[in-house]
Amino acid sequence: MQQRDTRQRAAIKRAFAQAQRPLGPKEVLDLAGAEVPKLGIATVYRNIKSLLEQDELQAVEVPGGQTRYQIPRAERTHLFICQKTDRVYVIQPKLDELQLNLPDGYQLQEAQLICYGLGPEA
Amino acid sequence: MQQRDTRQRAAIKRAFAQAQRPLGPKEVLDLAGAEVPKLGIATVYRNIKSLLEQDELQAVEVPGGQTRYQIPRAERTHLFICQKTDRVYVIQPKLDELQLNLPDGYQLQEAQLICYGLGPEA
DNA sequence: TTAACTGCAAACCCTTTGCACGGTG
DNA sequence: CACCGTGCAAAGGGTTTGCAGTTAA
Repeated sequence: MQQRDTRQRAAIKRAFAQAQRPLGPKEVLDLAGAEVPKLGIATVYRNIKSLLEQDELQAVEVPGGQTRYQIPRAERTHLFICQKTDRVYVIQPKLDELQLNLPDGYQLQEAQLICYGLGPEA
Repeated sequence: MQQRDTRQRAAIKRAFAQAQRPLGPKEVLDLAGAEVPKLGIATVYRNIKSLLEQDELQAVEVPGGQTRYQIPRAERTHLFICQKTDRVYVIQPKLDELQLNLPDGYQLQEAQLICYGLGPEA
């Protein structure tokens, strides 16, 4: 599945490369759309999908919000969600000696911390 | 805004009272629908909404999934999500000495832990 | 009786898909 | 020139709303 190098795809990749945080489809449309005027939301979704399949992007799921996407990170992504702007940021808490107290019958695979408050762009 | 005591509303409240975990609208429809055969999904949504407004229910937002609802809890709700059944459970980890390492410019309001693995009903 | 509630279907929002046109290689 | 990718519009899934009929009080 070869990929063609279109203006749209380039602008979308640039948006992710320049953003310092995970982006939702609409945010991508706004950022990339500034460079490619008639960019359609369907194109954004299709490019995100193909970038995901090629591991050039990674999904970042958010409680009660649309899925965001980012350039892949090795470690699990812990989040800080701005309650004012709704923007999502990645943080790196120390979860090492976390006491989970899971009841019997629960088998842990992984844990993620989600923080809420005001972010740097609030 | 007085509330009438309908079979539908009673069955929906019963579903939440009996469930040991947060429920999504479809789960409520299945549980309450067993008692009230022609129960419609719109009725479930409307009752959830009015129960939320009366603080008889609380929303539980989940990453990349539909919002679940539960009878309100005083403490912040930390979650365990079963990767097999998609069911959501409430857990009570010790987050006391958690080191957040938030960068400057971030103002923390609250933190929530979300665990993934296999739950008791998997 | 009568106003609130329900069920059905249509409306909405976000995401995906179909199709004809346009642009890359 | 052959196709893939794009834009537009329609189709899908989950949630909300409009409306006429039903039911609690």
